Amino acid sequence: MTNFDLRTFTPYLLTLAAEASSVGFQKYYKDRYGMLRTEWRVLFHLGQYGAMTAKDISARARLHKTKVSRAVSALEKKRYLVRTEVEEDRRSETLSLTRVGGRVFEDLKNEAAQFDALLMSQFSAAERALLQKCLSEMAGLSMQPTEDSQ
Amino acid sequence: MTNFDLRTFTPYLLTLAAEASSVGFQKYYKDRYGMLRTEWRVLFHLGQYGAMTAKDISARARLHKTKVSRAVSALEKKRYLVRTEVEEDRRSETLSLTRVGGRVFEDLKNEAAQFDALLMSQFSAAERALLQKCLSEMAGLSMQPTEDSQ
DNA sequence: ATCTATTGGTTGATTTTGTAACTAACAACG
DNA sequence: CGTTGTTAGTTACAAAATCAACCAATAGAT
Repeated sequence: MTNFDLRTFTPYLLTLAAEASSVGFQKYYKDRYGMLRTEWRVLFHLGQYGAMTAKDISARARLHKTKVSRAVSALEKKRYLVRTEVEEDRRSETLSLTRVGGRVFEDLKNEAAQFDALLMSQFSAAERALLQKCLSEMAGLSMQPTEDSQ
Repeated sequence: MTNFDLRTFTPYLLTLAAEASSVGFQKYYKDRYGMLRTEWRVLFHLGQYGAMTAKDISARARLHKTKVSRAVSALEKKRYLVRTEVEEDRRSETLSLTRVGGRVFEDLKNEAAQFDALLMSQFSAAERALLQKCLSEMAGLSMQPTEDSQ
């Protein structure tokens, strides 16, 4: 007979908030560039942190390697990124954005920034700071990224 | 040239936090009762707010009607709920939990409460309150639920 | 009434995800 | 060197989510 209210159950609330807040931005990369969520994540990681291997992306973006593999293929087909062989280890390739990919990233980045600003405008600076801190902690971003996520 | 950091992009942060926080609880209803996320949501809504139609669940739980339809079928097959005809409108049926369904709900509810307590134990009461308020607002739970969601 | 539009719900086809098995390259040990 | 164990990444197949089309009941208009 626990005192429990679904509307205060954090994982549920987080899921709803994530879904609600993602819809708007999703429209952008989907309608404008025909991208999937995983593709967007890979693109953003390459755009923000520079060229890296699929494994690196997997660890940083917390995406399973199969998701990364497929997202990379899709982005490659769209000519947003290229693969270059890694000298020391011929199993993996370094992934880097093309000029076009970079432009797409810039566009989406601007969009994201605007979108986020609007989304957070309803909250005070203190609220925003706290929100970010709590979410980062729950997302486990304060810790080392886990190897085989999601 | 926007000043933008992926790690402060709220929809992204929310998604990561939602995923990370859901994994633990998911294991519970999945391993123990072979339920899907949608089934869990439907079960919880019936358990918390009592018998209602699929349409009601769709609106309250913010699940698309096809998801609800399939979740209801699955829960019915597991004998967790039954359908009873609605007098005034023979298109829809009132859904209500069986005794077994009720027991499963109670079990999961307790688990959820414990899980949530543990999850939030890292935050102060003030933080928890603020977090809940902000998330509710972003989830749109302060507004009327939209008709055809997700 | 009858014709049309809408609504509650289900079903089927397509797309996306998840899981496991696989290939090729490397590493470590005898 | 082989032989065995890992690792990076891909691919194939099953599970699930999405989307459109569908059916039957109701509501609304004429």
